[in-house]
Amino acid sequence: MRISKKTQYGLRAMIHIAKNGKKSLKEIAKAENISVDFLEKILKDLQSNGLLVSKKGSSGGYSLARKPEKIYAGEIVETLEGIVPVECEGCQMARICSSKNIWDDVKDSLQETLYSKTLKDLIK
Amino acid sequence: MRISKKTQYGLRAMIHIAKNGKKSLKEIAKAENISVDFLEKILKDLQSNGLLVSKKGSSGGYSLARKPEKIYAGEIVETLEGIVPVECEGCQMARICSSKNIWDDVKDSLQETLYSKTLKDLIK
DNA sequence: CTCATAACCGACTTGATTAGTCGGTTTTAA
DNA sequence: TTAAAACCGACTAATCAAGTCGGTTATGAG
Repeated sequence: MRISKKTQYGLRAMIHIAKNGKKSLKEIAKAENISVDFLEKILKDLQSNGLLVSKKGSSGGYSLARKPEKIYAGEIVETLEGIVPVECEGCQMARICSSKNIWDDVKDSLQETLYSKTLKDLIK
Repeated sequence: MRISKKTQYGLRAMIHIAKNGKKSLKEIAKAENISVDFLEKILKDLQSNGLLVSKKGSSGGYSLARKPEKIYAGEIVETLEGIVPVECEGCQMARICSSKNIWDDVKDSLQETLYSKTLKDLIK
């Protein structure tokens, strides 16, 4: 049960942009001490999943696709690594499986926690 | 955010023993359709962490170290893969980090969910 | 117009972790 | 005494996480 660096970096980058407005990849990478090349892929993911908008060329950069109070931590985690802890689809035993319940509970509580916080909550 | 096969198998094995009493490795592996060799290591882990007791020789096998109502799902997960989602120890920024809070929340809700269910709850 | 800047894109590498295998040893009770 | 069972350590294959690299495309400032 651990959160990948990718997700950790992604959240930090989103928070950085929420706090400072439009920023370039380089600026974010430097401020947050993250590898530029790695962060690039992360920001691309966030962009193609509708959490960031990007602008090419000089004076370009990344900015939030929505207001901070409309972006949920859960969306970031879901984009960068997913929240489903156990894949029961396809398992024949799923109907009668005694352990399925608890994995469903874990998923629910994870969702609950991650969707109860927006970027606005986090930058305070 | 996913639960390893090791943990999934471990929980299923614990449930199997809770339902059926003392069982041998082979019996559990067959009933739960898990590789014998892999399950062996899992049961060893559960034994050395005080969740199972084992008996060698003929008519040996594994049984619960405590009553099912005294064994928490969280103990099983903690033994087989750990619950801490993000390691902030050693990070210089931890004091002022805006994202630390949410990872703490995730950890708390995970603990809450996993320690609110005992094996007894699960076998019903 | 052009050029520096910045995002886009795909392929590749490296190391760690997961999931599993295998061969042999020790203990126990029927 | 012997079959059944747990114990033990080393090994392997596949997958994934994390990071690197080289080049392409778009854009606005000068």
